[in-house]
Amino acid sequence: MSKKITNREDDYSQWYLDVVKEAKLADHSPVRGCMVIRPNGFALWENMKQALDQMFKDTGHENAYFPLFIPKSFLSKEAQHVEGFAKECAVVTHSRLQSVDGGVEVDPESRLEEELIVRPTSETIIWDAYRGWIQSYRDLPILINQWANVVRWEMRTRLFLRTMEFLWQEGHTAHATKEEAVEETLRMLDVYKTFAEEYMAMPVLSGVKTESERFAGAVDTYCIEALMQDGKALQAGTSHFLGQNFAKAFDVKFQDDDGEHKYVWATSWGVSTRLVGGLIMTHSDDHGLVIPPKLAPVQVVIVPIYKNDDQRQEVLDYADPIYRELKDAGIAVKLDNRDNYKPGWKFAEHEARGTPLRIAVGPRDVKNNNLELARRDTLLKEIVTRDNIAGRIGDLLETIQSDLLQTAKNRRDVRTRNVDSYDDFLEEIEKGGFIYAHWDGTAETEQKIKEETKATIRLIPLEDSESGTCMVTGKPSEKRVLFARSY
RNA sequence: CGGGGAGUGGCGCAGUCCGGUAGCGCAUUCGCUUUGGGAGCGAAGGGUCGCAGGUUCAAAUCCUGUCUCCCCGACCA
Repeated sequence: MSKKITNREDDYSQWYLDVVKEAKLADHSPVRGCMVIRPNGFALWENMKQALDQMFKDTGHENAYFPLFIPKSFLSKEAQHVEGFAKECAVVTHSRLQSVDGGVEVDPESRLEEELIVRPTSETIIWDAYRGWIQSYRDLPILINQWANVVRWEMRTRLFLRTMEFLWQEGHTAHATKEEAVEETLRMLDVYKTFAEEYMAMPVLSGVKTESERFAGAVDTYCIEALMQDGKALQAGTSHFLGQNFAKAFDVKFQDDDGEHKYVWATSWGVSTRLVGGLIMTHSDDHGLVIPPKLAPVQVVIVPIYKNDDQRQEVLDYADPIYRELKDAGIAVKLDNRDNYKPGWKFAEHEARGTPLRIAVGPRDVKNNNLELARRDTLLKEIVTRDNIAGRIGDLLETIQSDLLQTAKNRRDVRTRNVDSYDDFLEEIEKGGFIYAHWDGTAETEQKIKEETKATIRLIPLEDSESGTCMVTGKPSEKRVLFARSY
């Protein structure tokens, strides 16, 4: 069984690709680094999107949409920002094609006066708009989110984890005070953490990035980091305190209640389709995808088992009310009554697709008023009575959801440890996982560690820990920081 | 962008060294038998061998270029 999926320990990269393929989440596109998100993958993203969107609205945000194209001149207004993105921008230079024997070519006459950049992120075009929207402190705060696609011309891509075009949301807020903006930055970081843990069942650590890992143009970049099954870290979301950098670059001022003209304070925050990659690598196994119930496009599949047409009818008559009962209870249930596949085939397929719970019903169950429940996460099967099935399934889905989080947490905690000497660090980092160690706070030391071990500082925790001395230089260190090799 | 590997029906592969009628398994369609963990038999359909040039009487096979994917590095969410 599961012949089509490479085992994780044999080849983790191939396993990941096999899972994406067998779960029909996405295909490679004819364009390098881009992907076709298939209905299965998109339904998963839509569920994530829906939950996040509600959380954004519950914290006072509104959705809006800004253009795909950004005038080239906008990107040069914030020096740090342009430095961060210049090397990975798609540039539109012409507006027309013309026919030429059997094909088309760019019409050289159509060169644009000002070239357009396909957004790698939207700070610049949004802050250009905000300038016109903000005059008084009464216009603040502005709390806007956008669901969009962005393009970053990446060298090396992987489905969902890093694609040249990806889908995401980007929040962009404007505030009258620094305190308020910092508060917003941390609020949204917390929203991400809550979403990752409660919906994705993916435990995350949160903290602040070092200067070298910071978003170009930000004063501080906060992040959530998850640990994948292969021991590598994945940055799953970021929230930036932008200070007044963009307000100054785009001249966005407001008149405060004291009559003074002041620059606006800003934040931005985002998560992307990369989360799908994180979800896959957090829960899935050698049989395929595992999706937590809260995000599963199909939560329960019912597979009928029969030997002939009479039995088929009998079993379907038994299964149908179960289907309706679950549906009425608000459970995303699917009755797989396809006659051209055998039950075993269906079992394997739904496992590859990550459906959290499978119900099998056959003549034996009809006779005994039973059904067989099989959990995708544990692969355990049990025979239960058909009575109160909706209540039982609802409870079980909740159990699966919390078990997945607990399992992922345990897996992470086992691979998270403190290390005090650089010799130990060199040895430990080879084993993967998270390592808390002391660091002297300098970019030089950080760079040295990165060059020698390929590990980076994933985050500086927000809460205090014991002080100590840097494992490399022996200089004083205020607290431990989190190291890992990462995606 | 540098190094390595690969691209042949929908999927996985053989054939390439040594040029000579494009094959196998799975999948698909039809029929019969089957159905509690990826069913069996029979028949049928489907490929200008990634793409573009070149060499040759003849190219999947040799040469040049190019695109895409995988692995390793540098860069990044």
